Amino acid sequence: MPAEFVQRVLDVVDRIPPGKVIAYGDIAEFLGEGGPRQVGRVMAVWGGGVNWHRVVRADGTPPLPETGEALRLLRGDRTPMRGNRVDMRAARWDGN
DNA sequence: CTCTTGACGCCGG
DNA sequence: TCCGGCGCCAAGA
Repeated sequence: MPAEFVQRVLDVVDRIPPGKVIAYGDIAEFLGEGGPRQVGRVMAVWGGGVNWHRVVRADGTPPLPETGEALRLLRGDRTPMRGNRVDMRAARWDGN
């Protein structure tokens, strides 16, 4: 896992504004390299220091859905939700 | 080298 | 909506 790729992923996550989210695959597309699973791996291993709860699945399901921790943090951000999933149409961050 | 495992994603049924 | 199936690809065993 190139440390450089890890940095680029974490940089993007750092820029996600409160109330917005981005999907794993979107990050890969935005960077123009890697794929959703690689981004997922980065978050799993090195995501501890950033706003990991703002990185969700393409269908709006938050990470570690079992714990409910992400749900709590997302609500704190006033992220548009549809039940326990993020309303992607309203909350998807384009990168700017 | 092969096989299994995921903080994934898309397409039917 | 909820599943199952399949593609994907880096790590670890």
